Amino acid sequence: MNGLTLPVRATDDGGQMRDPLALLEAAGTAAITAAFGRPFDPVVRRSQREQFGDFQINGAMAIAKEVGRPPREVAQTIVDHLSLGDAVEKVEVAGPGFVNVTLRPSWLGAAVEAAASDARLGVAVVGAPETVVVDYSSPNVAKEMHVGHLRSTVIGDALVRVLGYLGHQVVRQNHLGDWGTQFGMLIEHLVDQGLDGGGIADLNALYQEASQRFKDDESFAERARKRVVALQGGDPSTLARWDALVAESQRHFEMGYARLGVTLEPGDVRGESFYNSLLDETVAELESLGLLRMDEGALCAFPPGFTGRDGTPLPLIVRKSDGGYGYAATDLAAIRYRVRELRATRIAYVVDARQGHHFAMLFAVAQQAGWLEGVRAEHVAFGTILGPDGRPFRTREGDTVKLADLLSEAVERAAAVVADKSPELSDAEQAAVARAVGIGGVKYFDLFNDRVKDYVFDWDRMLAKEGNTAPYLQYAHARIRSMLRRAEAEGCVPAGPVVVEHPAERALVLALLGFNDAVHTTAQHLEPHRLCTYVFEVASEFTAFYESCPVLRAESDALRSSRLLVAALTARVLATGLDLLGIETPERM
RNA sequence: GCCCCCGUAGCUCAGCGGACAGAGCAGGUGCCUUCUAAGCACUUGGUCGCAGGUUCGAAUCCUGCCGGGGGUGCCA
Repeated sequence: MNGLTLPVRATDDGGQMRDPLALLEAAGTAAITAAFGRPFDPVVRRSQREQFGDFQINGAMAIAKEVGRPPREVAQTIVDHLSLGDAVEKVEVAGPGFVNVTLRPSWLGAAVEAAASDARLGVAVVGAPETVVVDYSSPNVAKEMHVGHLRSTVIGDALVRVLGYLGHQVVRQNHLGDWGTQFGMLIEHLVDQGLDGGGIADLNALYQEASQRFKDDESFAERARKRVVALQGGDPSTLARWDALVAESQRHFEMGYARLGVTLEPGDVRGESFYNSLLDETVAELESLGLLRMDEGALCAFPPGFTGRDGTPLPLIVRKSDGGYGYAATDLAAIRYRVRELRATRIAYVVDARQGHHFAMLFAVAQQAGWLEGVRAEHVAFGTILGPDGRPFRTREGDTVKLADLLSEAVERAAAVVADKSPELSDAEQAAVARAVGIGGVKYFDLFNDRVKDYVFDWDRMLAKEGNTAPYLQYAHARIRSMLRRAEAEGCVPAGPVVVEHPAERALVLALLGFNDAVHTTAQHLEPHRLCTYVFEVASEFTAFYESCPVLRAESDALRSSRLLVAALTARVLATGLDLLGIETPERM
């Protein structure tokens, strides 16, 4: 165990720490440093069993080995040096050298009050904000968005929200596929049809027709190739159609983003074409660094450690043998631009896991070029959405599923549930709830598992009222809101001091105080499922609390005020947590 | 061939160096004159793919194997 690598957990500087984990880590580290003259990771964890208290400090066993003393003695030494004031009720050494910590109810209550009076709900802003470029969504021009774009868009947007909430400067980058040889056939086809590229109802049809003709009609294919040259050469009428095509596609994307509730805006678009003017200088720089050489007619980089089928070095092809630049050149120009112009200190590529190899090579070359000094470039990989047959998700006819159709079906299915469960709501409100539940269901289902894994698309599960789903979470939130409205009508006001007595009350409070940690670890790992797990825990603990702890009918006014405050904080944590995931929380449902 | 990812309860998955492995779904048993039952409580269910190794301690780290998926020079 390396004692020098300490967990970096941001804490607010607003006085008393409200996150028990952060508090214990700070106190644990201080105690260890004081006792042993150097810091070790105190290894603070939530206790899995009630008998072991609320938290445990597990570092003693590892430290014992380092300092050559018995583990229980080390544990006791840590306990002796712990300075936690009135935060703890009981600290004891147990087993081979565990330190079990039970927090004092009064401290927990005060911490909840502090979180409730904080606009950030106890979530600290990072001490050292980074400039984080997040590359996500990135659909292709002249194609409608389909399921293949769902994951990047949804995961990327959740990450962007989380990072922004923590005070990082986030730069969204929608790396549109707006350039490449396919535009030759598309534009040539437009010309043949007498179209200028605007107002196209069915982009997919356009693409399919063009692509069909390209395959079947050699003279068309020849003209398409010439059209590519014209486009690259900046021919005005060709460029005008290309522009129109891009603008038309963007209109479609904007509609999709609006329906999905995604924060991407037109200004975030920096498509492949944006880098055209930077390709020459990017490649020239790599050449001057001696990183490129000709191989089989192509200009390549050979980052160390990558070998192909036959064991020979594997190239990253920067310039193709036909003289044109490939996607690697664009990606290299983009990484350079993001570091130099956007001043990124962290770059996250929310892209399909299947491109892992490409990104590994890309980062390796960028590293060799010296572009990643002090910059973390990460491939935020995600798995494939599968159909019931275990193959990539498609329609019964074998076509890709259009995102617009998928979202429509989600809302329709949700609407049926709403009509069944909440007939008392107005039509307009039912429709709004159906949208929130349907879209939220799709998004949450995409977020709640470890992103690198594939998952099987399943309508029934993502819209299920029970279990770890968006509807369950939204419902939990809505019932709290309902209760709070009633409290207000009855003139009851949430107020401290917060009583932490009942086991369910205590469990809920501990969950609420974990918000800071949940958001920070999500940002560190760029894994939204961690936040999902957290939000579900809060909702579960709340419903348990709700069953066993009367709020409005609490046995005393003081208890009622206290529980109202806990409930109000719960609603805000749920709403904020879900909002960070990009999911709406209706007031009633 | 080589590289990457995955293999945990019937199903879908958390956990990824710490005390007897957790949750949801499905199954079983209860709970609506009481704050929204789109809910809750209790319960059945596991050689953590297999075999070695490191460690006081391994589902978690290392090695090898088995099974599944993906990638592997001019598409992105």
